Amino acid sequence: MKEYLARLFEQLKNNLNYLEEVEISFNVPQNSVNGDYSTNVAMMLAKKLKRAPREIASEIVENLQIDKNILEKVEIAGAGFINFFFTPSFVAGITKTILEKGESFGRFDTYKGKKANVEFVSANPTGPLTVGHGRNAVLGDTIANLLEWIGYEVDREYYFNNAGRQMRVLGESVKARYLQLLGKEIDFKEEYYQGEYIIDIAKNLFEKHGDKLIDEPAEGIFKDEAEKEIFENIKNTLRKINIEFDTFFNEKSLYDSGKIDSVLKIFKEKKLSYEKDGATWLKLTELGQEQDKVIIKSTGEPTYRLPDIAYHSTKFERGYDLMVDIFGSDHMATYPDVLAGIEALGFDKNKVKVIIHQFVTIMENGEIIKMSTRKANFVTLDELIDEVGKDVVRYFFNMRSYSSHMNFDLTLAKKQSDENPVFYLQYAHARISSILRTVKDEGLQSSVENLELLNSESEQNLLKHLHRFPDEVFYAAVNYEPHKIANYLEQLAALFHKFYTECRIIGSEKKLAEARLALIIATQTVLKKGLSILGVSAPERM
RNA sequence: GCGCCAGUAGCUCAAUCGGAUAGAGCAACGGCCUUCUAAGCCGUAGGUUAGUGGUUCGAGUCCACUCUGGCGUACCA
Repeated sequence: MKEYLARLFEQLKNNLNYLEEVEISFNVPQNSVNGDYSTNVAMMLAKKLKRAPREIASEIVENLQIDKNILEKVEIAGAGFINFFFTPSFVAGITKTILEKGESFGRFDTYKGKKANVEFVSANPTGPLTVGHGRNAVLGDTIANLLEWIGYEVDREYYFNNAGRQMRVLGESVKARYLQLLGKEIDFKEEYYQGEYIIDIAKNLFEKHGDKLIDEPAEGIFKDEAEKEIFENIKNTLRKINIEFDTFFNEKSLYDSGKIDSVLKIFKEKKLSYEKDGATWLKLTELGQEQDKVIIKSTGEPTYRLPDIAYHSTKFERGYDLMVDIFGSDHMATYPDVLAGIEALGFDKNKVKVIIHQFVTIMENGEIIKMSTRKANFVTLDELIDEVGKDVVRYFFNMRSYSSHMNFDLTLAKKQSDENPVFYLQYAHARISSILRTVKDEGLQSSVENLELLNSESEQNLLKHLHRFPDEVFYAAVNYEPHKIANYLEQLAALFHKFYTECRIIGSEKKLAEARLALIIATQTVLKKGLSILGVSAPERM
């Protein structure tokens, strides 16, 4: 429909030159009395042309070469909107398009041949993933799905650091627990990781090695074993919600490959770094930032900035056209420095898109739980998945805009998981499957021969909404907004349920039944594909 | 103090980058199953979009200030 309108206006530009002046866009009005699509060009032009918007609108409408079989009427309304109403038979024809395109309906090859990298989760292996990581994980994976839908070849990447202070403390924590198991009196310091899982790791070590490890350094087998077990645990958790990474990128490799040194050298050559108080500083003030920052501490250890910059430069060198970083809002302050560093190295920082999502607040029994991995008062993602299931988790994190804070009432989620809107969507899908099963026994088959019979209000509304699916996918993808898909699907399910209540298939006149069957097959296709973008399953029965 | 994100129905959140009468779900109340799945449908009620000004044909959306909450503001990551 939109394409038709766009073509219509393209022709019109020959007659009305002033249309070249503005970008013509078509929107779906909130209220259907204002048409299927609407444009505000007349109002946009009013100021430039110094003419009344309604006058411009009527001039445009008079000059449109309208095909009466496609457009039923064109109206001028309100302050100067031009509203378009399509004919029911044209709308019904959409079914055919969807069935013909099938699985590829809604897919684009706009970015075919382009490579994208989506980096997400990237939690260091110091403990199990929390519910907070869950939002990051689901958001990242779904954005990756969306990018694939518009043609990108996507790599999912997990960046981690298994060196440094955090990991040292982790090793010490495990060793302390191990010594406690051997009956030693140990001061279990406050800075240690307090979680139960540390004890489990220590127990495993004890079972395998007895007391032989008593003189081993904390940074040796204790740290290594902890890292291994925790990483296994993290991967298992992610697998449960269908997330698989293509690459696990170890920060350490940046040192081994000499990447850190070479970046450092470039900064020195470009005179963007200097020594002060025994540390090496990066001249961020020359790169448009507020203040200079330390990249190598006086101890000789780099801060996170240097490896992060080096890491991102490898992404450019690996040939990505688009790099998406998914961070929680606690990383807010880090990325401008990194982007400035990248730019200083001569890379185009516009190819990096940073998505900062807001935090998840967990409520349990009316109380807010403050999360900290070290203090171990977190709720693990694993527990949540076991409690409410994969689909609920994926849907829940996908249904809200990433920029809004999220409240998760655990008590409610556990008790009332039936109320989750995800079931509403899945139910629509299962209902269609059920009809198809029943119809099969009756020997009825779908047909696109008499689609014009789909002219009732609920059929037409369903059809129009189905038609918007590709637009929604594209919009959601280029804006990195998975929640648009969730909203779209909820509306689609609502329109289907309404159709289901008002229009019967079995018992209807044969031609009508056949056309309606085609319609619900198209609906099911879109539901299924939409759910697959979100990573939610589409059950045949419920 | 400064920076970023937010503040919308009792609760959780939408609102197609400034569009028309601000919408869903949950919770509340009232209807609809001898016919394809009632995890559904229909209806009622619920709002000065935190506040005050401004910009214009038009503001929940943009600007300024104020209030409230979250996250930052490291030689932690």
